[in-house]
Amino acid sequence: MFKARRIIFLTYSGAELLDLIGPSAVFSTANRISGKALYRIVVTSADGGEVVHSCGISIAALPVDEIYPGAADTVLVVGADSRPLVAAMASTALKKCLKTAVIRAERLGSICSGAFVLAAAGLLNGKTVATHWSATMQLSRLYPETNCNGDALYVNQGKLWTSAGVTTGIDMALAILQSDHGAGLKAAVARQLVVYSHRPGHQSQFSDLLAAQVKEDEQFAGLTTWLQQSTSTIISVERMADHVGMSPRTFHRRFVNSFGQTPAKFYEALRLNNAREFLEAGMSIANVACQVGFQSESAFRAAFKSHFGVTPRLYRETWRGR
DNA sequence: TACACTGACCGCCATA
DNA sequence: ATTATGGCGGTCAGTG
Repeated sequence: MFKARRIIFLTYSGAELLDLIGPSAVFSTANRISGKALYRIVVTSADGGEVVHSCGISIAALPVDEIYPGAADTVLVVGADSRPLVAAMASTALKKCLKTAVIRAERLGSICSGAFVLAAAGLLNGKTVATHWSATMQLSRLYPETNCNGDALYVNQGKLWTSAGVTTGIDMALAILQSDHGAGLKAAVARQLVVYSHRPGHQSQFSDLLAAQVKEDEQFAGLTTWLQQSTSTIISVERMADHVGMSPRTFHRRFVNSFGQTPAKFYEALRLNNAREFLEAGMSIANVACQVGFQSESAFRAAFKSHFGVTPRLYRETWRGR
């Protein structure tokens, strides 16, 4: 029987709420997609109670001295503007928790300027960290023992994880998720979150994500290139399995494991993605349907609508010639 | 609308 | 004992 990992956020008055919410979305989405309680989110502050964040929204937090970080815990400090940050850096309760975490927890880390709190607790000496680009100079000056990487989205060094700007907390959370539960679940969560955040009707993020996935998995590298090149003819899952020399059942299982989606769905996504380009070039719907391997225009229309949320006609009118 | 057909998916189970 | 594999068959959705 597995035990849920705890993700413990250390927050404080005036902190950046997005630093907390973004990574939380990754972990809670992982729970939902996997259908298991893989992670439990815990919010804690020096004194507990309602914590008012920089945007004015308050969150209920547990007192930090009721939290005993252990082997299944990840402790993350959120960032803030300079004034609330300085107050957090002075908090002995927060520092005490972090010092316990560095010994006992599975991981500890920071989002954005939360790295300053880690540094104040003396935990970043000799470490390489990522922090917000505007704060790297300041961090180097205050803590010369700490090496700041101004380019990285996030940095992982042993059990220490640090991330740059607010939204890179999401990238870091995805990387943590991958190290815990593999690339498949990570990809599924990333896709889910991207789909929610993209502008309706345009999904360039989606194709970037596909490209990234393809690069990541050498086992299927040849296959995905082949599929990408043959989107106008229909390739059955059985033929894909044959192409990589696996039985259909094993192929299906391994594919889902690596990509977080079934082979047929992945292939359909590739074809629909190509369809976007034809539509942007102004090609007729019937022609596009044929070009990307759909038997009929109506089948294509239905698949496109269900995948992107808009009809191909509306998509073409919106994005043609851009 | 009813129907048969097909491919994809996935749980299950024997086996390596 | 544990894990990956691969075949079987039931269910489902899409198609003509």
